Amino acid sequence: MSTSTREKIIQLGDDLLRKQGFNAFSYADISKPLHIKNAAVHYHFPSKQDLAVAIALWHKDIFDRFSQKMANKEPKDRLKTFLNFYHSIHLSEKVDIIGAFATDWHSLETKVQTEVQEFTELVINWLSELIQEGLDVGQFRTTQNARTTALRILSSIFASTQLVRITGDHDFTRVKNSILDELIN
Amino acid sequence: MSTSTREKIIQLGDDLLRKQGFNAFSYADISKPLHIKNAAVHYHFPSKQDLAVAIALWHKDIFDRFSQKMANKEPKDRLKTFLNFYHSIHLSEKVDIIGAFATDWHSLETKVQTEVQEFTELVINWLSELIQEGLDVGQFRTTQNARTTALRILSSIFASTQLVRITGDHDFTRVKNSILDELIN
DNA sequence: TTGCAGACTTATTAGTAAATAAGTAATTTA
DNA sequence: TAAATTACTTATTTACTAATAAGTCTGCAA
Repeated sequence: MSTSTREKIIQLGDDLLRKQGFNAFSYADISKPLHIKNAAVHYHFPSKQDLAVAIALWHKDIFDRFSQKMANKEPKDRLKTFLNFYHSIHLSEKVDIIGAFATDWHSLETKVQTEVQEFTELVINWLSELIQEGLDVGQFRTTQNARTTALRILSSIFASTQLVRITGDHDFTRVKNSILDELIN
Repeated sequence: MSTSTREKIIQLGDDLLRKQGFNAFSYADISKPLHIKNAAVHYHFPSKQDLAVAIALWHKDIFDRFSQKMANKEPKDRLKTFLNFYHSIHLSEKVDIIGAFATDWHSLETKVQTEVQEFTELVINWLSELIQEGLDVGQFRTTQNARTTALRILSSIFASTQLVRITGDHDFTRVKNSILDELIN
């Protein structure tokens, strides 16, 4: 299965967005490594905002498939897999896509913002349901409600992908484990 | 007490950095509102990286004075004041300075990165000591060690300033209260 | 075989970016 | 009071940016 140019642009765009930031990469940073011309990128994505929309949609798609694959797993394992996924993100020197979009929020057109909002809600709802389920079956404990706990986990974890850039690697594992320790009975 | 041009540039630069991101504002965005010319900004800060250094130093200075003023307050009140400070940040549509620098990390020269690292350590250490002190006097409870708790609080709180841009206002207060509820006896 | 759509390239444009050299006016210092 | 320093402005440069118009090539469908 060969990857289309369109797909390659999205993946490289995502990589650049999360490594450098939306305003720090140009179409030249995409066209050069793919050995195509600037205008070829514009052919697939007329404007940079169109590319951003495609990247957000790509993440929604990936997350959909992820949550479907996890559907039959028990809450504790779903959470662990989720946390490990973020661990792999920070090892690749990227930040979480939500944080990447958030800091460049005011550079984004409404159509991008809407997609990002929908993706974020998707993740928060998935996490909330997972936590509620874990509470129901007695696998988790928390004094907060499920959504608040979900928000704190998401916050902690995506802030960590940013914070480790500054403080170094070791702090991430520490935070990840503390989330699990605190929550799991 | 009148504010010098230099000081005005730093403050406006900080504002733009945290509202738009380091790569999203230009010297023109600074010179225009101050009714000076582009080159006047370059006079005070030859390069944009020099301005970034000055902004980081400015934050260190502010934090130093903040922690000195708080020194005699009890841990619980210090933490509350700290959280309220972050609350006021997100109300002004900015993100936390640490997060702002973190997402644009790879656009920053070493001299900027070093200052940001020092500032971040300052905050983490201050928070860690505050938590340890609170634990010692029995004002706080947590199963984690002080630094891990400090990291989680900082992460939660600065991620929240980013997350509320996407999900809306109400989520911030929720997270802030949950931190306090969880920690305070 | 012809024509038409898809996936590009070539070539260009208009705008903006950071940065700098050289000049000026006002204030301070020796 | 002469000289130097501070705080700018004017004017320009070099480089890069997103974006677009027009042309080319390839494969497929009628």
